[in-house]
Order: sequence, then C-alpha cells, then structure tokens
Amino acid sequence: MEKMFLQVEKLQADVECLRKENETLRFLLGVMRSKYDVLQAHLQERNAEQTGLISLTGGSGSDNETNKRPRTEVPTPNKTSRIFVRTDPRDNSLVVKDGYQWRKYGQKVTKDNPSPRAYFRCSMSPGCPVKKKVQRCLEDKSVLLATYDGQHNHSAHGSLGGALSSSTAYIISPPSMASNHPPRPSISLDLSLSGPNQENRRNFVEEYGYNNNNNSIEEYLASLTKDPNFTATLAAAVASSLIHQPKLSRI
DNA sequence: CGGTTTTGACCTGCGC
DNA sequence: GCGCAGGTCAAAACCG
Repeated sequence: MEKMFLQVEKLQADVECLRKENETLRFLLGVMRSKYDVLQAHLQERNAEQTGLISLTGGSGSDNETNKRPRTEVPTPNKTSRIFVRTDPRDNSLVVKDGYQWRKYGQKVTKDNPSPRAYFRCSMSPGCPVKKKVQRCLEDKSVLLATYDGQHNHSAHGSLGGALSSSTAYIISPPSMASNHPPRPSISLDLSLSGPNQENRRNFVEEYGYNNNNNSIEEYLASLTKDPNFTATLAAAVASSLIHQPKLSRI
C-alpha cells in the first residue's frame, strides 16, 4: 500500500515537472513569435531602403570594393555578397566559419582600414572559383566583414557540422547602420545554436545554414518562413539557448 | 608528408 | 611615365 502511495507521489511530481516544462515552452514560443515578428518588420524596412551594407548586390555599382581587374579569369564575376559576422573580441583571427573550407592565399593592409585584409580561396573543390576577403570592421573590431566573390560549384555539406558547431559567430546588423537607426532593435542570429541537442543543431545548420548560392536574402528568408520544419527547428534552437541562460526575464 | 599559413615580392589598373 | 593601392603568387615555415 505504501509502495503504491509512493508511486502516486512520484507520478504527481512528474506531472508537475512536465507542467512546468510546458509552461516554459509556451513562454519560449511567445518569445520566438515576437522575435520572428521583429525580424520580419526589420526585413520589410530593409527592403524599403533598398540599400545597406549587408547586400547581395549581384555586382551593382554601389559596391566600392569591386575589383579593378581580375588577374585570372573569374567565371562568375557578378556574384558578390557581403556579410558581417560578430566574433569573440579576444579572437583576433580573420576566420569566418561559414561551412566552407578556405585556403588563405594572401593578406594585405589596406589604406582605409588599419586591420589587415585576408584573402581566401575555396579549397573544398579543386575547381571552385569562389574567393572571399575578410577584414575587421573599422567601427567595431569585433565584427568581421566577409566579401564573397563567385559561386560555389559544390555544396557546403560535409564539413558544416564541425565548422559551425564551434562557431560563436553572429550575422548582425552592421554597426554603421545601427548608429543610423538607433531605435531599431538589433537582430542577432546565433549560428552556434548553443544547446544540448547536437543532432538538431547539425540538422539546423545543414538545412538552413548560410548558402552563398542563393540569389538574395529575401528569397532565402521567404523559403525559410514557408518551411514548417524551419519554424519547429528554430523554436527548438531558441528554447535551447534560452533554457541555458542563467535567468529568464519576461518581456 | 601533404595541406595550410605566412609574408615579401610582384603584377596591373588607375589617377595625376 | 610614375607612384600608389589592391590583389595574387610562391617559397618557406608550420602543423597535424
């Protein structure tokens, strides 16, 4: 009889535990929803501006870093994209972990920025024409500006898991834009997806990780928001990251 | 030992 | 033509 009583007590404790967990997940879902709304509003604002430092320009004239002369023939010269990545301020390497494997072939100090610019070539595929330049942002030394030239002739899959799982990088709003629009909430996308579920994290990165082949951020985001799996995976990632914060603060 | 990084030299376009 | 600046080369060093 006493044994049965103990079992009931244990079951009640379990139910209570699950109820709390449920409550937490409900709260996190709300947080995720509000963040999603902010992200969408931010995107619409960006579309309206039609300018910006994070750009997939397709080689438009606004890019003041267009190459003066390609020394070797570049098959797809019009595919240029730029991303800003926040890194650990203590980390002074010019490494942007984007899922591809890069070989550094040069470094140069440029006139407009005392921080050296590093030149990388994609080394995942022998004939891959993609190059990238990485330089620290003038305004914020903890931010790296990565400029991608060309289009990969292969997928990033295969090395993504290890590459991004250790990354602390964030794709962020560029500092100069933030200063131009102080009231705008900043959007941070944590690519490290810190959390206990390694498999989910890997799946998330492999399915939704940054892909230079996409034509525009808009198309990319549209495809993501239409995908129910993305929402579910994003929820898991947000929940995971928030659960592991020391204290939750309600909005 | 093979792949990667470092770094000085070199090449070329552009402005004057 | 000259100097400057950005981009690339390539040999040596480094690393796993």
